[in-house]
Amino acid sequence: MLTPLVFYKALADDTRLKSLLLITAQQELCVCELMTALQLSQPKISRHLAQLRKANILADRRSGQWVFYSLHPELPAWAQKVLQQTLLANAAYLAPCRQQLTLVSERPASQSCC
Amino acid sequence: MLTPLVFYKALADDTRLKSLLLITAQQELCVCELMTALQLSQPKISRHLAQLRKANILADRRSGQWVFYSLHPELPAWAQKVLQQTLLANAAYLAPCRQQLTLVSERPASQSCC
DNA sequence: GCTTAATATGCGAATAATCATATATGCATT
DNA sequence: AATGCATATATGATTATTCGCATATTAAGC
Repeated sequence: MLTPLVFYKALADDTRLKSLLLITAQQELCVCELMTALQLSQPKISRHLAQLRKANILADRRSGQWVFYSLHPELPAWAQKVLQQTLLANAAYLAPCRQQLTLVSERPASQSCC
Repeated sequence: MLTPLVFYKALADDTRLKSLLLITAQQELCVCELMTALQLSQPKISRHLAQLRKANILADRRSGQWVFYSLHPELPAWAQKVLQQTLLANAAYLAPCRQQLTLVSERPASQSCC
C-alpha cells in the first residue's frame, strides 16, 4: 500500500518528477524517449524509473527492445489526481521537456484513452 | 514562485508532511501543539517549520509566547488542493497524530472556518 | 531586573540520496 | 555467433539532509 510519504519522496527529485508528469501526459514512454526529453544519460533515467517501479507508482511493459513505462494501474485515485493537477497547473515547468520529446517511430500502437 | 519540485521536496519528510497535513486540517497550530501531536523534540519541529516558512508554504504569526503556523495565504491553489486531497484520502496515516493533538488552552480565538 | 516558558538557531556527526562510470542483459539483424 | 542498440544493475565517490545537543532569543509574570 502506497503511503503519502513514499509517494512524495518519489516526487522529490527533478528527474523523477518530470518523468512522472510526462508519463501522466503521454500515457506511456520508454527510456530513450525520456532521455531526449530530459537531456539526461540513460543510466540516470533508468535508475529513477526503477525506483518508481519498485514503489508501484509505475508499471513497465516490454515491447521488443523497448520498455514502456506507464502509471501503475493500481496507483491510488488521490495520487493520480495529484499528478493531474500538478501537470495542469505547471505547464511552464514541463514545457522545455515536452518540446524536446520525440516519440520513437517504431512505437507499437498503444491503447490510447481520452 | 513555488515550483512543484520545491513543493514536493517539502512534503518528502515525515515530520514536515504530518505537520503540514495537521495544519491543513486545523487552520493553524503552534510548535508545542505539534510537539505533542508528533511526539518529537522542540528543535526538530521548529527546524522543519522554518524550512516550510522559508519556502513560503507556511506563514507564521506571533501571539504572545506562541508562534502559530498556518498555510501561507499565497500558497498556489493547486498546492492547496494537493494537501486537501492527501488529507482526505489518508486518514489512517494521520490518525495517531490527531489523537495526541492537544490544543493549548490559552489559544487566542482564531478565524475558524468549516 | 529575574525567572520561566516557547521558540529559534549554530555546529558537528550521522545518514541518506545522487551521480558517473563500468559492466551486464535482452532482443533484433546480419 | 557476432554485432549493435536499448535497457538494467553494481560500485564507489560525492553531495545533501537530517539529527542531537547546546545555546540564543523573545515574551510573560513576578
